[in-house]
Amino acid sequence: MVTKQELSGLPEDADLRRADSLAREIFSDVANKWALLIIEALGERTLRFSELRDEVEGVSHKMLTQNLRMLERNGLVDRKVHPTVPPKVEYTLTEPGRALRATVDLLCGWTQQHLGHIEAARGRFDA
Amino acid sequence: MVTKQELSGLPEDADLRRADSLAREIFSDVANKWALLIIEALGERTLRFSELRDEVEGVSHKMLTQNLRMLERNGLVDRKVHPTVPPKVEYTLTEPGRALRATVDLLCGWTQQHLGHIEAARGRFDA
DNA sequence: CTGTATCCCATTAGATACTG
DNA sequence: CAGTATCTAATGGGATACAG
Repeated sequence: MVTKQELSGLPEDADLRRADSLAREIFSDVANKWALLIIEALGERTLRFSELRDEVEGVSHKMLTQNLRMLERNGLVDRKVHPTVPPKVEYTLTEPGRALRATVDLLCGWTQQHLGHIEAARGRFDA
Repeated sequence: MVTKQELSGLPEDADLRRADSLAREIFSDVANKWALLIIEALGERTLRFSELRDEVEGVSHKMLTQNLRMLERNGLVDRKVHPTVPPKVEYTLTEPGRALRATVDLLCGWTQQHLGHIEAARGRFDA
């Protein structure tokens, strides 16, 4: 088999680095509080903008739109605009979004499971 | 069975809310780029401060100490100081830390798996 | 209702310097 | 080597106002 490397005469490192920096970018996008809470709130449901705002406690109008745009851009949520008046916009997790949600669920589970341990550790540390 | 609620005459909601806000706090601590990258870098190994700084690409001295303190406070990493000169400090994941790492691994796996899909989605969105 | 833009304050994070 | 402190630039994020 003829590899890309043999054809180009250059090492494949450039590709690997590109993939790496992309992965880093995605990781930064996704590993943030609001993004994860939004994904968790969506779950299997379809929610409107205002419903999401109510559902994700403490999120501001601005952070919600900002993160929704980011999630949409990365293809993790689907944004469906109903051309009515007043407007109605619905958000749903895409397949990759749902896959991500599965891991977020685990993170939430982990948090619940270790609440006690962590609270105790904090008490010790703060002393 | 006699519940806490019957004894106190107050609803248990207060307890639930406390646990909830604690969970939120932990979630915010943990759902951040550097914390997750540090946990991932540690893995099963024990690393020194300087080794971690090399391992976690792009992390600054300051962010590393800050996040390590936070992780230590939450009982997710163990900090072992060797009273030598020059000093030598080693960091290791605790049991809860390793459990968390398992979920971080999944997140990393998810990222790798969906790199292509996400890159494509971005291309479409940016157009 | 949803979304964009602006103003503005709070927080974050890098760089640098200094200590044990 | 590891850690703290300080200064500063950049970013984050809330409040508000306005448009479609």
